[in-house]
Amino acid sequence: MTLLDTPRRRAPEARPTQILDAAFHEFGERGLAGARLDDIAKRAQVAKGTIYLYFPNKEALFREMVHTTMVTALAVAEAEASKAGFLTGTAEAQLRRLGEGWWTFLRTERVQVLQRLVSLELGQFPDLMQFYADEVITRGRRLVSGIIARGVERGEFRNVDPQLAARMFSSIWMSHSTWCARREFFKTLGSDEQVLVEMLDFYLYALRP
Amino acid sequence: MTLLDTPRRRAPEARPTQILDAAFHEFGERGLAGARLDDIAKRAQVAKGTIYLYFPNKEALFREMVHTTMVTALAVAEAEASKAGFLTGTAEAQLRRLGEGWWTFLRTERVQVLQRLVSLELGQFPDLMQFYADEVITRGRRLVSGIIARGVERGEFRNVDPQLAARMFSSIWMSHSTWCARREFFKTLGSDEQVLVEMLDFYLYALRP
Amino acid sequence: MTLLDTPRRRAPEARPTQILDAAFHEFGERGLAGARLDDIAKRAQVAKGTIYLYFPNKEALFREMVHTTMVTALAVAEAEASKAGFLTGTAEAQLRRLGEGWWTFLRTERVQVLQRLVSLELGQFPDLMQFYADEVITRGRRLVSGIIARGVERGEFRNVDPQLAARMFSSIWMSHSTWCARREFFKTLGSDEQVLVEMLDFYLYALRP
Amino acid sequence: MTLLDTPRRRAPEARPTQILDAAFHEFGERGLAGARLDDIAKRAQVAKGTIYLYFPNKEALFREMVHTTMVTALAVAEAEASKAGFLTGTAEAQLRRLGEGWWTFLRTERVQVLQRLVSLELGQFPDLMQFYADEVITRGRRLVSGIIARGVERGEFRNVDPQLAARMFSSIWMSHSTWCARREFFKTLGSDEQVLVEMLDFYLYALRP
DNA sequence: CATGAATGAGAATTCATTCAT
DNA sequence: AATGAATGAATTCTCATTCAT
Repeated sequence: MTLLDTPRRRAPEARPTQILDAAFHEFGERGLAGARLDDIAKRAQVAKGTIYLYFPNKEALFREMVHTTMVTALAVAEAEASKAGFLTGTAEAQLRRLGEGWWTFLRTERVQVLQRLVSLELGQFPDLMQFYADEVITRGRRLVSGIIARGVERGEFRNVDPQLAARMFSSIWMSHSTWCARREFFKTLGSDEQVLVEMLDFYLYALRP
Repeated sequence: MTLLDTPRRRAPEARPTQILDAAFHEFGERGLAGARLDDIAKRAQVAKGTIYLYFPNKEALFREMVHTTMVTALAVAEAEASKAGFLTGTAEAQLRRLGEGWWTFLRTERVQVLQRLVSLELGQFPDLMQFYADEVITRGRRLVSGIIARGVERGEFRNVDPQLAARMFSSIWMSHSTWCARREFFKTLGSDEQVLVEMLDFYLYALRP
Repeated sequence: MTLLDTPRRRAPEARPTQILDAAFHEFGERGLAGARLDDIAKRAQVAKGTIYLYFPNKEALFREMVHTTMVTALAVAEAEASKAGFLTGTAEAQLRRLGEGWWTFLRTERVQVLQRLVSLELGQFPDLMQFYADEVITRGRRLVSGIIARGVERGEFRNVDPQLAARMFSSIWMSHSTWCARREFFKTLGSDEQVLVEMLDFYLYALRP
Repeated sequence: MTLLDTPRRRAPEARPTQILDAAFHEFGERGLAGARLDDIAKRAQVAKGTIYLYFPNKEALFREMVHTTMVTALAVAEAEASKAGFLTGTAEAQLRRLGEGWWTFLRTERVQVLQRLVSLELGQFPDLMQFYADEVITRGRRLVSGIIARGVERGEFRNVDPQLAARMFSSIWMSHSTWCARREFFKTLGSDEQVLVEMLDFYLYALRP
């Protein structure tokens, strides 16, 4: 019904959304096995049995939650990207704007949790993993590589493989976002804004002709 | 039959290691909550009760396993680093050698598993998280920043903050190692060797004066 | 089939009582460590897990059971005492009536079991022990000492310390009740009624002026 | 080999005695099911396996321990009784001496523990229970009833059934001994010596012609 | 004889799932 | 549709007993 409906999901009325939201938090905190339906129900302000009205079992709820989260994240990313209006100005300016957008996006709780779940739990769900790899990671990189290709064409950047450069870009951004999310353990990091500037400067230097 | 490997008393002092090893695999695969003591026992070729002779409970076993794994990884890393003999040759040569060492190290199962556990499970164990941040991540970076500082001094590299550059280095290496470990989902990646070369070239370019 | 006694939801508020009742029997028979939750559940006609809906663990169930049993016993004792209408007639008549009431009360399964549990298991639960000492033993004696004080005042009894006499009273009654409960081992005992008469006669003789 | 050997027991060399001693404490504290062989071994300063060299299993150890304790208690009681030289002096004097002896005896840890075990655990061991009833309780009473019979004959005491009077005697002494052993819960009790005097006076008054 | 590490059956506890209301 | 008490299979944990040394 809504924009984001994919065949595998029911129409997200209020109740399911509430539950998926709670599931997102609990699974994000403790993983698939560690989260308790009881806690999810409590957080969703719903009786335990109600969950089973919408999802056949815990695993399905987990899958659905991950999928929904990915889809939502994707929509946000696309919005962010187009909002960046990346077809105007120099490639460098575009890249700076996109880097900023990514930075906001990656530090989002949604993405952070996704990151964690992907790393440990998604081994058991290859289809979700593939979806993540294709739709989130790879697609995300396309935006970057597009800009870089244009920069290379225009002679703004040195002659790098745009795919490769985009991969380098995302490696730097992703790692830093997780570190910043756990800032309490990495005391040497500057503020999120400083980190962004550092990444941009370092990265753009590597693209200079 | 002879004197080895009778059901009881196989190698008395090896027991904890045996168990920790099995724990590493099971926890690494399914996380703290998802792993079953039963499976750990089976893998360690030990009775369920035996585990409790050495660890008071599941959580303690998990903690100990993570800690031990980190310590071992650390030792390996240090050995690798010194083996690289990084005080000879140009800074670039040293960095290349170290980058190669890191690459081997990071693609190790031990480190990959650690990575996953850190990301999802270590939220509940801040002390382990801190230990990881300090001893593994931060300490590892010191090796890199040392070389870079020397390169900067010698005029081989541009005038970057070595700390910062080391952070960039590890962000690239770490992300790529996880992607390569899940190569089946990232079809566009070249071989591990190619990826290493790509990273080295890209990174060194960003340091050229 | 009709509206009663379907497997689930039998009498929602009765559950704790049902369980405590079963616990009383099992713990009373085999003690805290010896009783099995499984058997308690079976006797309560409840699934094992149901117990944990009402009590956090075995020990808590035990404590609660002991406490409840004591409180119930107390209520019964008070009722018995007031029913004896001990403010009418001679002190001797009152004492005879009360002695009879106590005799009935003490030979009750509830009290017998309590006795046993107190003696062996309550060393580990000083608060319950104290409760028993204060509320059951000491309070019980007050009833007796009141009557005796009145008997002394009226010159019916010799000049004894009522507290002390009440203590003697309860020592005789309590011991005999346990012996009668194990009559098979004490073949020389007469019937419960004879024993009562013997106690009353002996005791009252000791109070004659 | 020793005096107390009954057919069912092995000769008590040092080791078994050590173990029985430890068993006495642990079983006395936590009962048959609650005590752990591990703790018994530790207390006996013996390896866990060693226990099985002398006793086929936990239950047998328990039985043996109870039996031994009873036999020992009995021997002590007899000694105490004959030491009281109860065939000289008035019956009252003898009774006072015996009452004193019993008082000492009953407040012994050995007897206190026995008391507790009898009440809860000995339901499962009818033979031990019978042994206790016959040899400890009933036999003990014989000493008292003998003196009373003599007192009655001599006109010192009123014409009571000596058996019955002995039963009253033991009921008073036994109850008070357990209360005094848990003195912390019965704050109104005087010192052990006072309690003894109170019991003697009360009891002898009941025997006055 | 003595040891104590190892065992595994058995008991306590948890929690996903069901179902009467 | 929604509830949440009840279930029982699955899991953790305990401890009497064994046995290689």
